[in-house]
Amino acid sequence: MNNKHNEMDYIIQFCACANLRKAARIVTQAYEKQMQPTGLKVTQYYMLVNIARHKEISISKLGEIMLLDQTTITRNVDILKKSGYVNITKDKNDSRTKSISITDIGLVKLEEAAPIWVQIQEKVENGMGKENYKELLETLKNLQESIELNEA
Amino acid sequence: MNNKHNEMDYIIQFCACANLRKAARIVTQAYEKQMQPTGLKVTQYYMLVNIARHKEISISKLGEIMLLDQTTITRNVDILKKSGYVNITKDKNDSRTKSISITDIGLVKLEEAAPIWVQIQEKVENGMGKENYKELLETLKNLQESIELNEA
DNA sequence: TTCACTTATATGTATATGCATATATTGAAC
DNA sequence: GTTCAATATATGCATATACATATAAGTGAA
Repeated sequence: MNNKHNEMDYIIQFCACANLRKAARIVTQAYEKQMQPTGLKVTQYYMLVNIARHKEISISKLGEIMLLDQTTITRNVDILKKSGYVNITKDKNDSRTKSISITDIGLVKLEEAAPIWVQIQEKVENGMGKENYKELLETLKNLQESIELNEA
Repeated sequence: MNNKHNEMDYIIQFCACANLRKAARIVTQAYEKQMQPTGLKVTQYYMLVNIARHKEISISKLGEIMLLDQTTITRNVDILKKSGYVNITKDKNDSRTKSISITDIGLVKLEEAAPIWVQIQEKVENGMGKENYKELLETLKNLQESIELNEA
């Protein structure tokens, strides 16, 4: 009986998936709290930055660089469009393709949100130590690569 | 102009929230793929383990230990109930409280899923190195604590 | 005992996310 | 040029998640 408990405790404590998801939840909520005055969710902010970075980008390209499913991009971009932060137009050469670009309103929003992002990012990095944070990013990258390798 | 690009590249590369969410997505998909034959999502499996570990537990307690909102627990437990993996009964002493417990079917499912969880967990740990994995868990815990501290 | 306060759960609403699949369009082979 | 495979996007469906709020039930003070 106690054996079962030990097994379960082990899973509860060590599950890589659960631990990462939990960390993501907690950090997301911290960002969300700060970003709230802007009306942007942190995921939306991040997607908007990615869009702005590319001036014009298609749904599928955006999915590739953000590592998100195309259908997720389609829907999340729609939300940004509803708020007026992005334009969606048909590509001139290929009418299947949508061209996503940031609007002026979107740019203003980005400017508004940037210092807030810096604030919370600083808090997180300082909270755990900048050196540790660098290592964390490195570790996450390795993790990702090792999984991709495994899938291939 | 290039300045803007640098700013954006910095955010894209270093955002703690985005990086953690991305890692969580990738790892989740790796687990999901393996767990698929069981019909359990990894989140459901993890919640089921938590329920099994406690024999009888309320919605809110489960939320506390899993660091999930009570409303999320309510809904996710409902899904487990639909599959017949858990019982939901009224507490005898306090009729507000629900008592969640695992069913026999749920236990069988757990047994079925456990070795698969071990497999994928091993793959992930070995992929990045067991030592690195321990450090990652430690880091995530520190991150969580530093955020909680900050909120308080 | 009753009323106010607290606690436990549920519901409405919204976003994030992915898989399976449908639809539209392009491009290449014939 | 017509047909077929590949590509780009959208939609249906399901889960995960949280916040605001509603509802129900216990609890303590007046």
